[in-house]
Order: sequence, then structure tokens, then C-alpha cells
Amino acid sequence: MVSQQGATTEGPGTSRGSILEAATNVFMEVGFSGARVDEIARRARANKAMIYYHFGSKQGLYKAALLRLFGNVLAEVKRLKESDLSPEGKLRALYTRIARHFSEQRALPHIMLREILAGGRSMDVEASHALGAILGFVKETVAEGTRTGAFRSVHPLLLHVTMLGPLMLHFAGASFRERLLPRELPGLAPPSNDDVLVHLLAVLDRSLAPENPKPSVKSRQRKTR
Amino acid sequence: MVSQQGATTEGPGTSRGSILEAATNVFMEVGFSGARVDEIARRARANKAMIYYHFGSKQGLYKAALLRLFGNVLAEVKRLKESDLSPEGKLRALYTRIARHFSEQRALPHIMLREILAGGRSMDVEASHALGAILGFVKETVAEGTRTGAFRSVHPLLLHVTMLGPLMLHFAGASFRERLLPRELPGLAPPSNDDVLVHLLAVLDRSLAPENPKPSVKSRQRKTR
DNA sequence: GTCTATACTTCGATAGAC
DNA sequence: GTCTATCGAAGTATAGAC
Repeated sequence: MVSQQGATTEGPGTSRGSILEAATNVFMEVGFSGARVDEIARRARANKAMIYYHFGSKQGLYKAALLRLFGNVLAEVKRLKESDLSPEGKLRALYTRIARHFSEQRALPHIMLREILAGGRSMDVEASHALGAILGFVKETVAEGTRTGAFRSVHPLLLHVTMLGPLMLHFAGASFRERLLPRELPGLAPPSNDDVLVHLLAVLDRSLAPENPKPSVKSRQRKTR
Repeated sequence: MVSQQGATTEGPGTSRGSILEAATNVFMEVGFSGARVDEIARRARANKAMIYYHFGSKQGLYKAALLRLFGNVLAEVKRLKESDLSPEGKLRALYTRIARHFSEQRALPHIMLREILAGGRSMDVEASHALGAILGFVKETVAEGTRTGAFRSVHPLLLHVTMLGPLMLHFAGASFRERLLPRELPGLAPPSNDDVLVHLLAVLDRSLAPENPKPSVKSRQRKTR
């Protein structure tokens, strides 16, 4: 509750910072209800009482960790909004940067997914605004590209989910993949982070490309369901 | 531990069945560590002791729920394997059916995602084989399509993640979406389940289509990262 | 198979000295 | 700001009667 230093990026130097750092990792690994306050204190090499001194409660600690994770991403989007890239360039840049954040802040995709599963009930206004800003950016960029004829018409949320779903699954599923892939399908090499990004940017291109006037041989009906 | 009836689809008629049903819902909503045995018993209208009588422990109950969820999907894939559809038809059918399972068994995408986040540590051999079988099917089908020239060359796991990621995100993220979308971007209607499927099948088509020989005006370099 | 009562453990949180 | 000791609630699991 008491914040004696700016809520910026305080590293593991201060006790508050190292607690936040340890908490982020534990929440990533086992989620909120799976996390143990003692374990967080142990990893932070801090005293358990300090957690309550700084954050008031386990919930307060969780929200602080959430906010720190989302803050950086939001700043990134703000910068993109003012760039003068083409619509396609903007979207490529957006997901490239999200991918980079995911690989640098490994807790981000984990905790985002957990929040989504929980229905976003622990997210306060600031965090949801961050996500809203990203989606708003996608929406405007898609609209711009559709207007100029560079894109076909696509639901922005569908596009966003199409890109973010694989990204989160890949980055948050690393340990799952490493555990099951060799056992179930030995010989199938797991894709690298770069492989994923390259693939998804290609998917982005192809998904946005306007209808190809070339009448494909296999112009099948669109109602498989 | 004691299994006095076949491990098939026992509905909420038996006490064992209704416990399994209730447990599946609770695990979906709050995960393993968030679930309370009392709450499961309450919802199943069964006595808490019955849970231990039938499943031995909370862990045992969880594994039973997992297995029941995955079993159905596996049967589906086995049937697809023996179909004589084209490679593209097979993949479209696969993801169409997965989408249908997700919408009928709402717990499936939730719990799959939670397992992925947990690194698959609660999954026993049977469950992982189910997932391995699906991926194996994708791998073979992609190989077949690539051989005949119908597909470009794509890493099967990347393709799978590209389809499954959005599907899981959409179906497991329903409550998240309903909670945040109106607040953050009112006026943007959420896509329906059918919208998602149609979109993703289009993405599948476009992702698999062989390189278009037509030299696009914007043949940009492929190294945005 | 079902129910009540209860044992046992873990865990979040705080009091109070320094 | 930091630490030790501990309280009290919550939660898993079981004993034992019917």
C-alpha cells in the first residue's frame, strides 16, 4: 500500500522490486491460487512480512505484478500509433513487437492467458485500457487498410485473435511442448521463436490480401460446417 | 479408485457421474488449485466423502475429468484418419470438429489451456497420446498435401498452433470478451462461433496455398524482425 | 454407497520487537 | 524497513456409523 518509490521499473535491487520479480515468476508458473506467499518471499530472499508491508495482501501483490507487465506493452503501442508506416507495416510491427515482449518477458503470455481464462476478474481499469488500446489500434489500422484497398474486409477482433492466439500458445506453451513433443512425435523439431514470427507474418499477409480475382480451380463452397 | 462402472460417458445420473460433471465445471472456472472439494460436492449434490470414495483424492478426480474430456476428441480423429477426403478436406474437417467440440464441451478449451500453462504435468499417457495423435494426423496430412503440390511446405506444428490458438482463445475467452469488449470498444460486435470458424478456414486455405507465381507489387523482404 | 463429525495441514495474514 | 513468532481460517482427507 505504501509506495515510497516511483512505480516505474524497479529492478531486483530493492526489496520491493525483488518481491515483484519473484511474484511474477511464481504467478506465471502456478497461477494466483497456486502461488504461495512463503514461496514468493523465499525466492525474493525477503521476509514474508515485507510482502504485506509493501503490497497489503496477496491480491495487491498480484495486481501490482499485472500492472507492471502490461505497462510496457501499452507504451509500445502508443509509439506505433504515431508512426507513419503503411497499414500493413503497422500490423506487422505490432505483432513483431508483441512477440518480442513475449520472449523477453516470459511471464507476460502466461499471465495474460490466465487472466483471460479467469474472465479478467482481477484486471483493474488500467490493465484493461492497455488491452483496449491495442485492439483499438488494430481496428483503426484495419479500417485504414480496407479503405485504401490494401486489405480485404476483416473483423479486427478476429484478426487480432488469429495472431495473438498462436503467439500466446507458442510462448506460453514452451514447457508443454518440450515435455510432450519428443515423447509423442520424436523427429519433429519444434519451431523456434523466429520461425513462429515469420510464419505468422506470412499468415497475416495472406489473411489480409484482397480476394484474388484469379478464379482458383478449387473454388469450393464456403459452408463446411 | 474403485471403478464399478465402465469408464465411458456416465451422465449426471449416477453420483459418480454427477461428481465428474460438477468437477469439470469447477476446474474449468477456477483451475485445479482454485477448486474447492466442498464446492464440487455441493454442485454435484453429493456428499464430499463420496468424492474420496470414488476418486481417492482431488488429484484423482482431476485426472478422471481430464481423461473424459480428451477421450471424445481422440475418437473423432481416429474416424477422420480413415476418411478419403482430400488433404485440404481433412484439415478443414479436423478443425471444424474441434470447434464443434469446443462449443459443445465448454470446459475443453479452458482445461486444455490450463494444462498447457502448467506444462502438462497432470496429464497421464492416455491424454498425451490423444494430443499426439491429432498432431500426427496434421503432420501426415500436410505431408500428403505438400507431396501432391496442393500445399506449400509448412511446419505442421506451426499450422496446428495457428489454428488451435485462435480457437482456444475464442472459446475459452468468451467471458473475458463479454466483460471487456463493451467497456473498451463499444460498437465492436463480438464475432460469433460461426464467424470464427469461417474466418479460420479461410486463413487455413490462404496459409496453405502454394506460393503465388504472380509477382505481387509489394514483394517485400521477409525479415521484419 | 451414503452421511456426519472431525482430525490434520496448509496458508494468508498480523502483532510486536528491533 | 526488517524480522520472529503465531493466530485463525480454510481446505483436504478420513474414521466410523448406518
